[in-house]
Amino acid sequence: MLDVKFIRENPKLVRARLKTRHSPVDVAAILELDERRRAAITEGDRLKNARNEVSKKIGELKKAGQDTAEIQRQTREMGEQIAALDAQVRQIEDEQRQLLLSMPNLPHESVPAGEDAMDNQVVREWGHKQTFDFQPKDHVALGEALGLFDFERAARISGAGFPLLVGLGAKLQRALIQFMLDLHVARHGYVEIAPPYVVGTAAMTGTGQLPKLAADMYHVPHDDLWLIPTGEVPLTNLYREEIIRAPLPIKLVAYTPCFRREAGAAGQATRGLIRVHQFDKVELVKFVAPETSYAEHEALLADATDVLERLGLAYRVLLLCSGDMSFGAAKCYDLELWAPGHNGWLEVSSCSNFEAFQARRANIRWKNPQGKTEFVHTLNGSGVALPRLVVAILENGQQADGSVVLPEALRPYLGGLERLVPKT
RNA sequence: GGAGGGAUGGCUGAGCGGCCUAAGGCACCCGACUCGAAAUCGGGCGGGCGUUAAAAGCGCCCCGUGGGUUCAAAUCCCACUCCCUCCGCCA
Repeated sequence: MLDVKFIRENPKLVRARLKTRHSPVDVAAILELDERRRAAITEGDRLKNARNEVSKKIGELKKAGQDTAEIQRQTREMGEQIAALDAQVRQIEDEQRQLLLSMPNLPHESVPAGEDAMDNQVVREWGHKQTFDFQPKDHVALGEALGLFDFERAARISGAGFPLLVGLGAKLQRALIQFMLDLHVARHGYVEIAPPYVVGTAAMTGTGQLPKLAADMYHVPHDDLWLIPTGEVPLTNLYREEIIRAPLPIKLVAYTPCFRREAGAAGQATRGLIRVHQFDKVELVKFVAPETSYAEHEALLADATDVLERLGLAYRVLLLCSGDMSFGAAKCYDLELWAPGHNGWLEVSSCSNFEAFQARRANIRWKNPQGKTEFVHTLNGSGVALPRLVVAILENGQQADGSVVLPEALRPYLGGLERLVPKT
């Protein structure tokens, strides 16, 4: 959510920056409402002040034993006017808040203007793409031969698009989770959190999933709760409605499952693990001082890429253009792994700086060194998402005989196992 | 699921229609004392909105949330939410 005051003072800038995003925003309507809001508040405050004065006098007169019936009648009328104005203010504020909640964040000046994914910039590539002297298989073929998944039975249980890992497939995923958590805690200084996976409407609104993305999420109507689409939601909401007293930055990491309806994704490449309704993820979230947020953003990116480098997987970093960024982001990098079986790149992480966008919605503040209360900046990034990481490990490590050589860094988490071998 | 108790400022805790512009204590900040510190003493110490170019100042609002009664509500009434204790069920 943007600051109305900022919009009021910089309407041209806001219009220009938002033009490069895909949300049509009626800046004029917001400003007009703001005008009316402030007029009603000023008038209401004036009346309230008058009433307070009179009420005080009534108390004094009564104590002196005088008759106050007439003056009370007049004050009563004043009270009705005040109530009407208050109702008007509330209604205007509701309307204004709705508009503001559906307004995306302003892109940072370092973000290229652009329409869609075609306009994203490749910032850098790391590692070399694996080559083979045989025709590489995709993860579905590899996983089936190795007995790692069972999509058919998963569909019988939950319908299409839910993963089911078996044996070493399940263990491989668990090893990766542990490897990533250990890395972020021990080397990168994050505090590990095990949060709720189901959250209330206020939490979803705080991080910006609601109201816009309601149709993309699983909802439990009986309790009015939502299944989290990302660990970002419970982690960022950890400090909702708080003035943080602990020193910044605060760095949190959590493993969580994520649930997404993928309502609009039909027809896309949906085979196997690449796009599923439920997946696991290790998520990084930071609460930082505003002046440091772009430096912290780069550090966050480095924490995420460290995972990939330690696993020896080729990746590239994309700087998203204004039109391809998620709703709340001011700046965002995507990390993509090379997947030779698909002969393409797979997104495994988004590292975003939200500036004060989420903090303002969720009311997360701190006291800066000058003693002033202000909104923090929030950042988050996947560190990283699991299914596609598994895909990349399988496809990159595959051998001519159908076995898969595992990354060295992972072996301690698999009891020293060096490769996965097809069942005979 | 059943029964009871509670929600006041960063924490603790008084207040139960107008003197609440919310006492006292703790924590924190500044100053004095001190070679320095502790102790002690003095002062400061919530948030939001409006007004303003901005600040100061001034005004309005906030005692879990939302309504109501009243000239006037932390205080009275209603509803809701959350927390705690006990019982039941249960990983």
